[in-house]
Amino acid sequence: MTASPRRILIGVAWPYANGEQHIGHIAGAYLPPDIFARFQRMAGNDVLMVSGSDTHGTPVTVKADEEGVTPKDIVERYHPLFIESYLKLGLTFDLFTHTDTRNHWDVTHDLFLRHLDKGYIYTDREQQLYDPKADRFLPDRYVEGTCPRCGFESARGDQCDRCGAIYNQIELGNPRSKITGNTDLEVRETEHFYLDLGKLNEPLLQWASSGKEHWRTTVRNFTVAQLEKRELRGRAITRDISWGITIPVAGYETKRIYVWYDAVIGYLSASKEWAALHGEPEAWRQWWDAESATDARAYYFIGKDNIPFHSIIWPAMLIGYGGLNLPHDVPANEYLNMKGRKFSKSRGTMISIRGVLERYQPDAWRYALTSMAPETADVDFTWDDFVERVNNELIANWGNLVNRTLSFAYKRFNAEVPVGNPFGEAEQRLLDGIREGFDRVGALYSACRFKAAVAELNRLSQTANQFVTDTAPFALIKTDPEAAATVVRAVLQAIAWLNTMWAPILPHAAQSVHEMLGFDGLLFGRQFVQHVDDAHGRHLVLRYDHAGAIGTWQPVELPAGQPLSTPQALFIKLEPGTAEKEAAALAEPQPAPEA
RNA sequence: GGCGGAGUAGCUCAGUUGGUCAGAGCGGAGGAUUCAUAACCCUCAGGUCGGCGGUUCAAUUCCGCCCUCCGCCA
Repeated sequence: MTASPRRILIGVAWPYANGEQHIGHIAGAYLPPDIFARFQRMAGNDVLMVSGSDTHGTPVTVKADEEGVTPKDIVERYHPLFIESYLKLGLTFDLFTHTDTRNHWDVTHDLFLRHLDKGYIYTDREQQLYDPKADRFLPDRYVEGTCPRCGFESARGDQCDRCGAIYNQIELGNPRSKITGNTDLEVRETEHFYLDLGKLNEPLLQWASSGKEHWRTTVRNFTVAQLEKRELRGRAITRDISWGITIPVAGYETKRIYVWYDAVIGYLSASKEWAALHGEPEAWRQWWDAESATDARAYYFIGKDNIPFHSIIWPAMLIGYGGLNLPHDVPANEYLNMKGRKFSKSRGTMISIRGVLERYQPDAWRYALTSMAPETADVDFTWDDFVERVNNELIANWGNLVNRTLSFAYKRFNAEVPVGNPFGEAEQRLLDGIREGFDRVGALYSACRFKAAVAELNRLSQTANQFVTDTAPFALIKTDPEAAATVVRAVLQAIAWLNTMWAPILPHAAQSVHEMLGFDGLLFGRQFVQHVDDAHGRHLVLRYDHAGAIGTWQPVELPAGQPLSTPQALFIKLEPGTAEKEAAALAEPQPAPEA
């Protein structure tokens, strides 16, 4: 369906390495890009999907302080857990790395110096609270005091949790350090670097104002509205902290680059790391170089809280740097919640992806989380909903079609694709309808409309189920075996095509069906984990090797007479009471967070 | 407070130029059937399309105001 291979860069939000990911994270930003990547690869395009753990986020530091360990300890605890989950769920990152690598530091320094050199970074001074006891400046998360508006006494450094007021930390009444408890704080002047977003407002607006019709309305309208106000201002990109990337300018040894500046750079640095690991250090240019990679497209899959960073700030940084491709699309999702609020360990509504993958099939989650994906609005997750979608939709429709047809063919037609007569009108009508799916479903995948793709696939699968019921080969075989054989061959052919179309969402089941139909080879490549050493130390990465994958987005002919493999159920039906059991387990008091 | 998004049958959602747009899947009710993981197939949904006004021959779909939820910013 595609004329020539196109380069598709897929950037996936960088998770803070300060805790486990829940199914809301997966539904929102991690599963959709994998479905997209698998589809694009099948369509013959060259995909580079990258992400990694964000090691420098404030939440990592906070977590480390709470436990009295180093931020690095926290990173080394959670980063491997992310990889473990992605491996099980089948997320085919070409590279999932993290930001505490020599490569990432180098790339970040490169951008910083280029921005500085081109006048997009300037320095300025500001007043900030200083704790003499700790001998350090206090970031907002480390200060509390009295809200200057409502008088709430436990107001945070930058915002009041009671009245929602936002202010500067030096406006707090009776400020105290959350590190030492010290209330004898000083206001000191500190110098920082700022990214001059104001200078980039016009070029950004020009970019965002045209050719963005395919963007989701929330992303497009939000972005354009922000830019049309022409109020972008300088934004500090350094902090008085010790955990983070150093500033590549002499005289600022006690400061670090603030996380929001370096995290998005991960898309570029990870691409470069991938290229190096791949043995072609310059290969990243095929997706990034604005001059040579003119047909390349960059997609960024994120949650809605991340929109401004990907539709404004990162593009600004890219424009400021020059010569690199800007985002083609930012298909941001809303949130998958529980009981109207975010998943929360303390509220007993934490459902970690790692936990559920120990109890249920990955494809069950891939199906459920796609069909309930929060593409246009927040969605509430319930265990009842999960069980119903898996049992009554996935298994009842697609799973049952495969099972009833393959087991019938296996038992009654000598375990091979029966020959029968040439297809009649009914068979042709069925197959014509299924074949159209390659265009219809393909268009939906291309447009990142995965929920709609599921609906269309269910509809197509149902037409095949209807066909089986209407033609009743199980009855026909008693009176007209040849006619029954014809019907079964047609349905098996339909299954082969449908399987191809389901594959991006259900890769594990797809491989099974592929083999049960008697085909050889792997539809997709393989994931693997490795340790990488650099001047910064050693880090764990998740990779994907597409070599040898034979899955293609086209209706492949199923040869009559092809031997079938022993059919087996694709999906494990969830037992009655599953939802109740899980809901009850959640309601239990949660054990203390693991140390 | 400003900006953006969302508010459609019990649940999850489609509805892209205003007039067969009041729909699908699941749940529920009835029927048929037995090849299939009690699955599949057929029939049944009278929901003020968040609320109130306005434009129009006609609005879920256009405009204004209001309410609720979410995100970003202040």
